[in-house]
Amino acid sequence: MEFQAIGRQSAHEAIVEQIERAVDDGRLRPGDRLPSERRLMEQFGVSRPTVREAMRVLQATGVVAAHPGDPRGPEILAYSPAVFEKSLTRLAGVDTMSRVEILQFRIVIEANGSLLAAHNRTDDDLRDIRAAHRELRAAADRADGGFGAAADSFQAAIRRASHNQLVAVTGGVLAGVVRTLIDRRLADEPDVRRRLRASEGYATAVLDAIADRDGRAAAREVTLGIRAYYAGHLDPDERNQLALLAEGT
Amino acid sequence: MEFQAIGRQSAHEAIVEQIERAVDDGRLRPGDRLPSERRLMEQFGVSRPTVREAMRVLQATGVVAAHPGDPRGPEILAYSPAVFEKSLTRLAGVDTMSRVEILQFRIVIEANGSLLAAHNRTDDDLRDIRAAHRELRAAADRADGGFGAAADSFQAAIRRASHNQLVAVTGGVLAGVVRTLIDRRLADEPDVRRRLRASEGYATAVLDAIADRDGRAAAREVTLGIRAYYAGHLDPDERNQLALLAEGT
DNA sequence: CCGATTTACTGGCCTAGCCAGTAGCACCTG
DNA sequence: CAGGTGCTACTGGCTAGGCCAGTAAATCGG
Repeated sequence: MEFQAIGRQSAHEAIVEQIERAVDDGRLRPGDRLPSERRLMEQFGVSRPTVREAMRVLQATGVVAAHPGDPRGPEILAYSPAVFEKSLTRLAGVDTMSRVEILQFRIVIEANGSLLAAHNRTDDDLRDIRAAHRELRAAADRADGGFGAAADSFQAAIRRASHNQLVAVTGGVLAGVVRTLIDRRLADEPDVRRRLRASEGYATAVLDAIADRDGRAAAREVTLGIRAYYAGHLDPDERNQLALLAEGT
Repeated sequence: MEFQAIGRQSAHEAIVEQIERAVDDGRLRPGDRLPSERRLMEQFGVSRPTVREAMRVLQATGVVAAHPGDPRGPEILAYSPAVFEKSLTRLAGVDTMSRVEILQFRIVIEANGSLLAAHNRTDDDLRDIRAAHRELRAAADRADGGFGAAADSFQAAIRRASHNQLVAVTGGVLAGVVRTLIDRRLADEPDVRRRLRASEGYATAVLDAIADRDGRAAAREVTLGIRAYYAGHLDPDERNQLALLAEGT
């Protein structure tokens, strides 16, 4: 005979669960408004601090937003990757997590995103990618601080063109993670200029591959580009770990 | 002249931020205890409901746990993927998200996880994978409901062997997402038995590839296995989208 | 020395309020 | 009649003070 632990549930958790369930079921849709706190306390039969605690966790998880003063009450939010981003950032920041693991993951996502983009891109997508690429070249010529931002929006345009939202969002979040957890800690190198030029070269190759709908080439160039970018900061073992992923391309 | 919106911060948010920062900086480590609510309200100069609201969001984000009655106070938690899991599940549940996008993402993660596993596995890892594979075969022979669970732990063993925590955790979460968002909605087919046998075949091929340290083959068999498993439920366009990822393997 | 009892404290919850701020209405004015 | 303006009734944010069931650890009795 097996018993299972009963999940004692506090009052605010019960409220959170009911509202989350209503959102998941579609009974509450983005833009809809919840009753005010005072009305909710009547409906749930609890005190105001308790419904406020429930609202706090719903706010923290990005489900609702409070609008002080607005008689229409709290708003049901559309999905936003903010919470996903934060939790992935936290996961990547676990102290047993190595740089290589993060970079490997990034390569996997971006390479396959580019592969999909090469096949799924529309002409509009290609136009956007081209525009971002022009920006990138201009930034590389100026050699000011704008290159990072230009590279970001170039990569973002490609991710969008993959027409896979999971890949696109995860890639975007990862770009942010890499920026805060890795790039920021890299010592500035003297030959920034050369690295910029190299990055621009890979970007151009990726663009061409996507234009030609050559997924394999796109994935390869992305992989090589990322590896080259960080190669100077990695020891041989780490470089080798990144090289593994190139297998079969 | 440009002004930017000031980020008004409520009292409880300020508390959350201070504690989160302390955790991120390592000044607060897992297992450490926070002062009790009453003491915190003195330290922060706010009322108890306010510190309680802060605790609620820290609990919701998996940073701390409350221990009613314990004089040592709330506990700082070690990282757990629970929040990540929930947010990824929510992302995958967005109503513009198609089955194909989820399956594509899953293939990307699992295939590359297997590729890494083929190279990074230790002998212990291989032993674990072999044990899980034996379970899988036994379950396939019995043809009872246990096959799904056995397949899960086989895949989990492989993910662990990748020695990439990001890949392992994300893959695990995705397996759960696929289970709840896709598998559950598939009509039970009459030829379950045949599908089981086919899955077992791919699993065996993956195992052999990992044993041989043949990353490319491991990735290929995983990809084929997942595609075969869902092929019967997909239309040609969808099948084609999954086939894209096989390019270059 | 060990087990039972006490004690001091924990977090969970409640009632009863004050406050700054907003949305939308009724109201004026041009 | 159109458009700006002030008012009002509400919103959420926060405070104060208190009760309760429960727990960890110290204290006490054997």
